[in-house]
Amino acid sequence: MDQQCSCEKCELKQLFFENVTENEMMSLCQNRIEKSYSIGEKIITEGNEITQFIYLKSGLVKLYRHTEDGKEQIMTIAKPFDFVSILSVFSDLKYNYSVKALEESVTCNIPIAEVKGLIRKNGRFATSIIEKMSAVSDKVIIEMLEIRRRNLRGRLALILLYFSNVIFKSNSFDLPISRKEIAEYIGMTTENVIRTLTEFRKDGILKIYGKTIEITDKKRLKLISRLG
Amino acid sequence: MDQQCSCEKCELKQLFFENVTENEMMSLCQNRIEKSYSIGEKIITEGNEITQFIYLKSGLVKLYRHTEDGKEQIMTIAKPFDFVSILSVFSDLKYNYSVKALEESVTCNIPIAEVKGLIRKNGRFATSIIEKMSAVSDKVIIEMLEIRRRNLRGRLALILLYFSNVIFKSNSFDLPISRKEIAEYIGMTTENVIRTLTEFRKDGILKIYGKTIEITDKKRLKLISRLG
DNA sequence: CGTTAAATATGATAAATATCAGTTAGTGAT
DNA sequence: ATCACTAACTGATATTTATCATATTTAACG
Repeated sequence: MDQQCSCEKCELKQLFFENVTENEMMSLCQNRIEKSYSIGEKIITEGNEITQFIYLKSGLVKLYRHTEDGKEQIMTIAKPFDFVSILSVFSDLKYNYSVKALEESVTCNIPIAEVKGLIRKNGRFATSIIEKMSAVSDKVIIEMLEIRRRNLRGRLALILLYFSNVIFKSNSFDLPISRKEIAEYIGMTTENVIRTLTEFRKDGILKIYGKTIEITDKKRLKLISRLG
Repeated sequence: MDQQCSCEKCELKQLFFENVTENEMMSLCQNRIEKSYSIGEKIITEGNEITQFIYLKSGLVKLYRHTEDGKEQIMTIAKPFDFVSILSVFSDLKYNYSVKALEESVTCNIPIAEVKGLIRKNGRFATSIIEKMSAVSDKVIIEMLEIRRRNLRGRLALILLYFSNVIFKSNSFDLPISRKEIAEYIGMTTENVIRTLTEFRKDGILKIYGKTIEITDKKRLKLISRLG
């Protein structure tokens, strides 16, 4: 079996398919589909049947859901390696959340039945999936609790630091979401997101050029993010 | 092998150990320890090493964590079958949350290594664990999002309905947590929990006798819990 | 290119919520 | 029973946040 599997070269192989045999790898690889999404495109739609196990190869996405009163609520923002849309995928038949690309994104889709079969067959694979899921849920829950404890300034500081330190690893970056979406993410109104950004600007903590943010006083921003 | 395993009669067997062989069952059963906790006793302490896989056989517990400023934040309240302290248990070495008994509770403790081994060996068991974990994380996350969307009256209504409908299945019940703990759970101050309870009483929605709550106008309480 | 819609922005005001200060009731220990 | 301590409660006030109204800028599109 000299055939080459392109997953071998995939940087996510280590994360998800460690301890998978050659044969299993081939099978996964043959059945997988890679999909590209441009900004704003929907990757997962709430209510749709779960048929694929999807993870993010590159890009940035938001996980969100619709509330009864028609508003959107962002659950978390996911980057590759960090979150891979596995939440509730194994316990439900239909998605209870949607996923949309915030940047050009590439996903890898594997039939969910294939993954479930592999979990049954390969214990080490099962272990790795459990560990990953566990870590992801944890991250989301802690993130929510941390956001909740803070006032508006603290919340906004937190998310700006998240973008700066975790996502973009730079003090200067383009906001991947609108002010409205920030509001939906950290539970405040759009007006107050804008107002608080302006406050930060006036306080000399950051500079704003439309979507571009440059954090000029990170020490102070950290301070604001600390307590209530 | 005529020996009787007491887990055979356990009502949780179906949930966790379906598809487990006789031998595996025996091994699990021999290594397990059942522990009883009285009200207020700690079951899990944040920072401690994770050595046991613990699930709730009976009773009621709270999962909570300590914030840097010394306060407590309740993540969720768990009853048997509903949540079993598996969050992050597989990805971390140490607990990042604590668990305390709100009622007389009984847990079943199995060495975590044993469970991990079984996941590796038995694919159907692995599947069942993944499904359960997935559902639990989902529940907690949705619960948090639902709480967050509401104002204080809505939040309190939500938690009262949760106690009434889900936990105690009665319109009259003893609150298993203090006003302060309710506040820590739904993210408001103790004073406002008390005040809002009083408001509900004055509005004829419920009667209060210390810890005992009797919901007299559930329709209205539901209405309050609906929107922001 | 102009037209429309959406996003960003700002101010005034109302409403919600937290904080502070203090009272009362209950609980456990001795 | 008394003391100490905590939980439950109440009111006044300050602060935070949402709402509403409106202007401006930017993006979207035929």
